[in-house]
Amino acid sequence: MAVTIKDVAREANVSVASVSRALNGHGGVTADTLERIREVAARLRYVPHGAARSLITRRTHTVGALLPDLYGEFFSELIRGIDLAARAQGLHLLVSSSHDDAAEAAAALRAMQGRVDGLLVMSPHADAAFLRQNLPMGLPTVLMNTVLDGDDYAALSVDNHGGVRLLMQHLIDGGHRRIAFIQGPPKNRDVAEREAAYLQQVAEHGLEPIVLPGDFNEESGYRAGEQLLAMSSRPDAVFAANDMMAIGCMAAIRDAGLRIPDDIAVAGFDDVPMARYVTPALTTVRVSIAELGKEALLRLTAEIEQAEHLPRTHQRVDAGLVIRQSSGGQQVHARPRAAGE
Amino acid sequence: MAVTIKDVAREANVSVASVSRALNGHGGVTADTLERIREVAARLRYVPHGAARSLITRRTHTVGALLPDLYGEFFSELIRGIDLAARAQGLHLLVSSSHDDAAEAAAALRAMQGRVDGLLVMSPHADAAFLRQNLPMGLPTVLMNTVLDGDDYAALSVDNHGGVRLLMQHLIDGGHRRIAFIQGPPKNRDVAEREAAYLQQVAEHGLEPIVLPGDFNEESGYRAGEQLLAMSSRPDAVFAANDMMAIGCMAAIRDAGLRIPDDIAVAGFDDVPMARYVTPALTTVRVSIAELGKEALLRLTAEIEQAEHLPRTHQRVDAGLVIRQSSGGQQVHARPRAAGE
DNA sequence: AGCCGCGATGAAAACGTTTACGTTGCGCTC
DNA sequence: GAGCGCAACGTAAACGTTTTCATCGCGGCT
Repeated sequence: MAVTIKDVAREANVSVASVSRALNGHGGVTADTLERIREVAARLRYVPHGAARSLITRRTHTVGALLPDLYGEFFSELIRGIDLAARAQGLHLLVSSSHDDAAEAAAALRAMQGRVDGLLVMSPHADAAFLRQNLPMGLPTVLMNTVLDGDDYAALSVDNHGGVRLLMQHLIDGGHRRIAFIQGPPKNRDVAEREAAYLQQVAEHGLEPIVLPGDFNEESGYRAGEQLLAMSSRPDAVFAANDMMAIGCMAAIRDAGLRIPDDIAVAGFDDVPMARYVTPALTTVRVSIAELGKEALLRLTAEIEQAEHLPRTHQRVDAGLVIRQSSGGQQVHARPRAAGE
Repeated sequence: MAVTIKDVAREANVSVASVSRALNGHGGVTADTLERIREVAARLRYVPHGAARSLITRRTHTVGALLPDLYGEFFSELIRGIDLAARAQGLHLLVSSSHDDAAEAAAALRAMQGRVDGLLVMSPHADAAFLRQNLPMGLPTVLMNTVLDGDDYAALSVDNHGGVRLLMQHLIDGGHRRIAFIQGPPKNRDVAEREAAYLQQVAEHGLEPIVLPGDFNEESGYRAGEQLLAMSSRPDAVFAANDMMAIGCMAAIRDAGLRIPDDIAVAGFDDVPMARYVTPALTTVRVSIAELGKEALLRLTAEIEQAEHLPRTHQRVDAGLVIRQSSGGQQVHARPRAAGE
């Protein structure tokens, strides 16, 4: 059995209250007894019981993160950004992921009750109704890249529209006219935004939209590439909804004996680390996932600190263009991303 | 204020005990009252308070993971493996990372007390003395890739020795004789094991050891490559202690106008996803990090289940050879790793 | 009819903390 | 030297559960 505050109190000949005061630095103990209590606590290796403490203080110093998955660089970066910011605030991180269906996500949500001070949510199941139903009321929550109708919760998401605009402008400036788009999984909000932005750009410049199906995996990019090569009037550029599909598409183009970017330019979205290592290096839209996580956590802690509810802002994190050779950008030697980036 | 079990009891005209019994399915309630309690609980959106519950049940259904960092594919995969296995066992995951010094790691360790049922530890600061000092006694703990003297804790680590042996054998079979080794960060246990295995293999085959410094980053691999090319009698193969350095080294060789693998063969260690996308694709040692995490968690839950301590086994997870073009392996089209892998 | 057993229920203790409040003892001041 | 204030410390309540134990009511047995 673990050693409790009572054991320390008995051993130091004081009450539990004094032990608590001493160890938490609340004052009200003489320097002499403080020293004695400290000594006993260290000797007994006393460590306060987190659950008991947070039961009375109503603070867990922990935030929960509800994610759809953990696979791939996106989530890796997201968690890292969240964790870094959380650590800076002295918070712990309780992750919950891979809930396949809404019921499982609901269970995960409910299990968070009493274990976290706030919640970061990114989930395909998380519409406003779902959250209202399953979220313990009064728990500060921030949504990441998640659709919301109504402004019940604060939300952050990446500026897909701005990113696509930059990229399309770059391709058009490069003289490309027949620009194809490879879609992602249908219910994905980011995909929908990117496609809408693509269509808008195409329309604004009087171009013809060419849309191919995809599912975010490399293979679907390869298949899309094959379809695209078989078209009667071949596109001279491809924009894939994410980098992995762009890489798959590049493989298809290369396998067909065509050159990138001379015959067809290729671009992606995300700037996964791999993008700069493929040949030719991939032009893409850079969205700092880690920063998204960090900003979300900062927003959450702000909400936790304030007793009063803050206005439910919907904040966007910027996306930037990263030009590499796959779209005819100048040759640059691949450089590792700095650790803090 | 959140709704508690008392609110449900009052609303349903029963005692809190009955609510607890009903909601936990302990029986001892008539079907009638059970239904009534369920209805009230749902209507009030009652969710039991985790801290309060685990205070009395002494179970948190959470495991903690103490990691040195979260950056890069290694930790991403590790966390994913742990999370997947944890979820299968109905456990949550509390991660704590990036503790720069021992004091911070100690604080993190102590903060886990009362919030987790067991601990997964991978930390450079975690020697046996450190753990004995800071770990709340009686908390089941499993070490991952962490040096231990004495057998106080169960441990898992990757079979660096076996992996290196396979790789060296492959290079030697390919006719390579002057095989250089690029080191990693000095205090890293994996690095030490890989280097020791390299030296042993070199000695066994009567070859000359060639060791260059490195720090696991791509840049250090590039520098090592430059050094290696400047040597009077050039090596005909390089084995880097991890993939990123191997990739950096390949860049240096390519920049010098030499061909891989014809002039110099290159191999790495880890099989990061990127390894199959670089050109030429990188021969490497595959260690399933996710599996390491999974096995560690399984071992931990076993320890949690058993009241009695299990024997402190030191378990190895296998490493396998992945032959690609950088060592003269046959050309294979890069295929995405299956999601479950 | 009285008793026994049993299933349903409630009262209360327990988990390990923090903290409001009460008590003690001491050194001042008048 | 009595009263007062204040610092140090202890007592006990509180947090929200689970669980043990006692109580109650009721049907079946002798």
